Amino acid sequence: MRRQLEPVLVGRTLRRVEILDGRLTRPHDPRSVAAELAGERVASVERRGKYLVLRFASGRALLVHLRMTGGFRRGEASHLRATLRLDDGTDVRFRDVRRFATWRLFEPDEVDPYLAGQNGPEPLGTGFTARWLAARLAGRRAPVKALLLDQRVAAGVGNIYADEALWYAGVHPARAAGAVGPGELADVVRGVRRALRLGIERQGATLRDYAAPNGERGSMQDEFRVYGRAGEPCLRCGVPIAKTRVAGRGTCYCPGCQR
DNA sequence: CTTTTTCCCTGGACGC
DNA sequence: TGCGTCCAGGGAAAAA
Repeated sequence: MRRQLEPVLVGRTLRRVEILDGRLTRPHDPRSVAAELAGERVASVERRGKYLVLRFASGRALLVHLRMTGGFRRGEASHLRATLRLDDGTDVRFRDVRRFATWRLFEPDEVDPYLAGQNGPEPLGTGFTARWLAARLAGRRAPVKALLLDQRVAAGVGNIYADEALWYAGVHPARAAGAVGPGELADVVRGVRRALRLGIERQGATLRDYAAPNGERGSMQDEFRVYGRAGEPCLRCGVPIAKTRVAGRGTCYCPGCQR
């Protein structure tokens, strides 16, 4: 989404911002956020963990969190929650079926400290290593999957990618985090990277109606090894994929080859 | 302190 | 067909 938004938004000035869903800017007043955004010129479109970061020439930044069903679209959209009207006449629409998404406007000196506090290392960057995981997981009795879902441990990893990553690594999602050995942690690092790289390559998974800003659907769902495959044979060992609940989330894994 | 549970929200799937 | 219930999941908040 960031990659498609970048050429559309960078260099453009927000002429008018319309926020239709008052929950979007919680806890702030949607009218004042819309008024503050109008006139801002987009300097860059970045991503940090699960946050989309629209940085403005003023130094301010809008942090957009899509949660489950949020997304930008060019062209018409159902479940419309906000519209950005640009100085070149185009409209960029924001839709969100379940209304979990958030928009929050930050002052110049506040945005980076906030992002740093919310997010650990980027899994596709250099800071996400077996050594880092070992430090963060040491002594923890919570399931390893729960730690992978902690954004301060691995920025951007969500439920589906955690399951996929642990399948690649051959590690059982309910294992006590502190009991996962150093060799396995290296496998987990590789698994997380592999799952996320594949997801980006395939432009995400379209489970219901997710689409990129240009309307194209993702194809990551065709690459799932465990997610949504409960009862089907494991692609590595043939044992039926199991589904359970770990860290409060639906969790798919292979009882045969994830230990 | 760590870990687990609840809640927010909508709509699709499913049972009766 | 219509209604009730469950499930999906990110993360804040509350509970344990």
